[in-house]
Amino acid sequence: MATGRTHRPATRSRGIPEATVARLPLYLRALTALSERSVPTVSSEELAAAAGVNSAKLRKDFSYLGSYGTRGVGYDVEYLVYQISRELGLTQDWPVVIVGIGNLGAALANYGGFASRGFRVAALIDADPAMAGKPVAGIPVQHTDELEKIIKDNGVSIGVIATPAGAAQQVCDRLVAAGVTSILNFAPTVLTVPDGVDVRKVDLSIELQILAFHEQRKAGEETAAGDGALPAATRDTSTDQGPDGDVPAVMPA
Amino acid sequence: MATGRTHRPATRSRGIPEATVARLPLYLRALTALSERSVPTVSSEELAAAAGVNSAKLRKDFSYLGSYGTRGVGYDVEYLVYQISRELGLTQDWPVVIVGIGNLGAALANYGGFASRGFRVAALIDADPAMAGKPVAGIPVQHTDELEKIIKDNGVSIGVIATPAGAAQQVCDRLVAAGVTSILNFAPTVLTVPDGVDVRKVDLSIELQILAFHEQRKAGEETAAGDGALPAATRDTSTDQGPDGDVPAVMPA
DNA sequence: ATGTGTGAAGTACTTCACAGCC
DNA sequence: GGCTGTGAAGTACTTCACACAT
Repeated sequence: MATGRTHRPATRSRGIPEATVARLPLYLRALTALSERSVPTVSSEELAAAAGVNSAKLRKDFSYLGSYGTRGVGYDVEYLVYQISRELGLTQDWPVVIVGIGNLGAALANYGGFASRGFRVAALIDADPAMAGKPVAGIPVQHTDELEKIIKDNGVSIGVIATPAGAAQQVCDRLVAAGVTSILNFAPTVLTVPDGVDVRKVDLSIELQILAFHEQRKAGEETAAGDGALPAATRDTSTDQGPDGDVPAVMPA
Repeated sequence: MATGRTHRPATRSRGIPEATVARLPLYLRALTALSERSVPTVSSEELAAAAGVNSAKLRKDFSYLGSYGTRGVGYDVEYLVYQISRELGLTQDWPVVIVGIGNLGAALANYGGFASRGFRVAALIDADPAMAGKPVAGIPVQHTDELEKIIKDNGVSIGVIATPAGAAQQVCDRLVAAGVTSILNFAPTVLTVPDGVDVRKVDLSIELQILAFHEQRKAGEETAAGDGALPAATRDTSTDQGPDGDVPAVMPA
């Protein structure tokens, strides 16, 4: 399809595979690092190594965005940074609210990786009246009563839930009712949301449990191994450091 | 228990798909909730709803573990909890260390979901001498100098890295050298580890970037939509709340 | 010469749909 | 009659391997 194509089909970049989308932030991070070191161009091989994936995958991923490389040369770092940022929607400003300012909420509020990628913490919200007014990461915490007003006044469409599990669904409902259409959920609960609202979740203990599973397997295999050390061949798990290659997470109803 | 099959093929449960493994913790959480409410049995349909996946997928997942259900009836909650726990290796105690006790490290130390699933925080480690001795979540923080000793004395095989990006690789190298073979990485860096060491990562800003991508799409589609509201049909993203269905994350070398 | 872009082949996961057991 | 367990079909993603642009 790619050949001549002077101006592409108007509906730019339809249907980028979800697995590719999940890796774009990874490439972006690697490219940003190169950019800071003033590296002008990279090959797919080099960039893939920096991002922890294999180069064929990376080239395929980029091919969904367009033909942004130069054969025999590689990719222009600055240009790619821009194209990926645009594709991810990071060239615009995304106000987000964080609900639940415990240790985790505070960690998120302090996390530098947001601001540098177009995310602006518009407000911190907590149900504890004692928290109200207290600044965290330089932002005063507001009470849950203000939630709807905050969302509307700031045009917030992305909400982060860092409350205890018991409060999460209720907070979620209020966020959605107020106009939020994307939710990042750190509470260990399955959230139910209407069509059209995206939910992604991060569960700290799930990740540990997956590690435990593999750890257990390793212990069991010690017996079978026999010879010195060629462990990678035994298990046929894929090679690269999983880019969190995740499924979309659109909750139906 | 299961039907006839008195002793299964010796190499019990070889080759459970990685996607299935990633969902087991999700089922376990839903089952634990049912168990607490003293529900004796569940159908695949009910359990699937509680876990946020579809029931065919759930039944297929369980079929990799064995035949633990009863046709016409469903699954025995307690029995399934036990079987999944065992499969995940949660019937044994896993001592873990958390390195980097900032907000995030503290949040992890305080997180109740660990203890209740067989993980025991054996130690908290930080490079800041001022932190040493200070208790976090009731556990005194120890200095990085002690790292190797702590790992060996406690037989730790799982390490959690919650340091700034700059320190992560070095911490990782020391953990691995001391005997850790599974690492959960919260630092926004690609870690390089020897064969046989598993790395899983959680990157807070990556999740937000993926949400931003979809959010941007929604905004763009408003124009094209025309009629009232059937947004789910337009995009063919999968239906369920992504169980973090992740790729393994074995880093080659 | 070198490294991208991509059809084609391979692999992994999901969903369907229904036989079989309770 | 209801619900599990699973082959078979379908879909999504990965990897190979090489034509082709620079």
